[in-house]
Amino acid sequence: MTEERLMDKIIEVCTRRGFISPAAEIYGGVGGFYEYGPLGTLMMQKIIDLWRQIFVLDDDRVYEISGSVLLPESVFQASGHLESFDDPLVQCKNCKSMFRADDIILDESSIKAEGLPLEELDKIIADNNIKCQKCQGNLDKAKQFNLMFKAQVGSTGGTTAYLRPETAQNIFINFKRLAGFMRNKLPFGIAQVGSSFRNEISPRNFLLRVREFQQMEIEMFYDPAKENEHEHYEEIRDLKINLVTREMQEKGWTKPLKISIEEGLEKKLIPNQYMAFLMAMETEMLKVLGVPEDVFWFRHMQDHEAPHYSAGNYDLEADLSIGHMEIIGNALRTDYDLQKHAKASGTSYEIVVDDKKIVPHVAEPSLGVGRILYTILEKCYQDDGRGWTWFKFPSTIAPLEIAVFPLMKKDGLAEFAYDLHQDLKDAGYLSFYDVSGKIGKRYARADEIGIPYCITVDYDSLKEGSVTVRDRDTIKQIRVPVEDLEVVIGELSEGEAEFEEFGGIIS
RNA sequence: GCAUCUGUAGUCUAGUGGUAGGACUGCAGCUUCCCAAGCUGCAAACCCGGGUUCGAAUCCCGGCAGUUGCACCA
Repeated sequence: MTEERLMDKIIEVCTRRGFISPAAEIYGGVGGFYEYGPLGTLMMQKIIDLWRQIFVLDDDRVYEISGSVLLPESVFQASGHLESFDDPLVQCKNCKSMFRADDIILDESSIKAEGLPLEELDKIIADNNIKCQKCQGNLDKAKQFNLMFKAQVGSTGGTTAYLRPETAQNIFINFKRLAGFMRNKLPFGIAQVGSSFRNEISPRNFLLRVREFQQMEIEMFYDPAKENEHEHYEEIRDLKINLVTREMQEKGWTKPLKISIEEGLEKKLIPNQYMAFLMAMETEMLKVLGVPEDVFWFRHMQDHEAPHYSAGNYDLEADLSIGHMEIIGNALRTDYDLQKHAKASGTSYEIVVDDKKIVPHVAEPSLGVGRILYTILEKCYQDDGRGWTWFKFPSTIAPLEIAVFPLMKKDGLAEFAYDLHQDLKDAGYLSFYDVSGKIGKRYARADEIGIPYCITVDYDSLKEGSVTVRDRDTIKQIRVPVEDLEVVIGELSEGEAEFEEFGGIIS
């Protein structure tokens, strides 16, 4: 008997309990598209809120925008996406295997064919008698496979547009206005959350490889001459991060290097303070979200792995049940995009710094909300013989924070509990009220979706005005006066107090 | 995309060429009980489209979706 995969168990709970389900399910579904249900949406909002707090609201020099999802072809012509997201593929007529045309040409004839038009690729293949690498069969004509979704704008289809493959381009094409808003003073950052689309050849692994996904991106613009004058450097210099250097990758690594930001910069393992800042903040963010520090690291990507616009990528990878997975991409985009758009559009993207005109450089953290959410789900999933599975979500990410139950329906317990539930909602908690079934079943239901605290109203509540609070992680209970409840739950949720501090454990 | 295996209520599953049973979940009621699975009742399914056949959920073909392997992958 084969052990059921962790991912399958998580998919099962997610679909059954209203986290995430396949899109257009009743019509058979579409590969690579998922829809977030009530609980999934609450979690997604919490991830976005935390990111916004850390990366945007806490920094006076960062503002958030919301750009258009559909953009004209000219944008992607300039950005390089049309070229580098548009791979020429050839198929073997015999065994139907697919190859990238330029790759197979390079392999078989050492001719560098990247970026050549289809006819030329066909000609090189014919001239050099290149055959299928698997079965030596004849190759069909090269075809374009575009990773971008194409659309026609206008009733007569006059303008070709594409769904954005990353949110970043909105920021680059609005740079002049945004720089004006920031009064043309560096450094500054522009953030954006939203959907991006990539027509992946084979979407797989649930939320990890999809065709529509939410990204949280920031373009941090700075003067490259001042790349080590980050405003908040002092606050992060002593923080430690996990790093996998290129040297480690060549030698074969088993454990990432744990290193302080300061040491990483001194040893030139981290390129500059702007990248260091991103690494530090992302590490903190994931820890708050319930992902243990020892299951993720930053890997300095090899040259050939980095995107076309990047002069160096330090991607955050997590150790998941299916293997190592990129969760966050951190790119040094230099002035690549601004230069491209300035040139293509004829707009000046220069900013005056110390009486010199420069085009700023960019450090970009690109966070995939779905991938982060899946990582949290996997790392919080518990199957420890309790009789049911549960999620050990911290309150910061738990879709619902409190459940309120009357021990029984009668004798006014239900009314008491319902009023308490309303009060907690008014106080800002995501509270859930449930009367149906036995109390044990309700605890199990709450555990399964990771509600941290269950409050039960019993007969003593009516007499003394106190309730029991059950801790999901330990199944222990304490008795708390109703008037203290908001404070107690608040301190517990913030991790400011231990459970036992508020009263004796009830057996 | 290629190959492979797979597709029965919300979930897990039984099943035969004559249109489906079970368990759990859910809902209502009983019970009044502090860790799901006490009792009664109800609701709920053969992925879609063709074909073969008197008749198909069962056989065949195609599609869709998923698994695994390969390829691809910001």
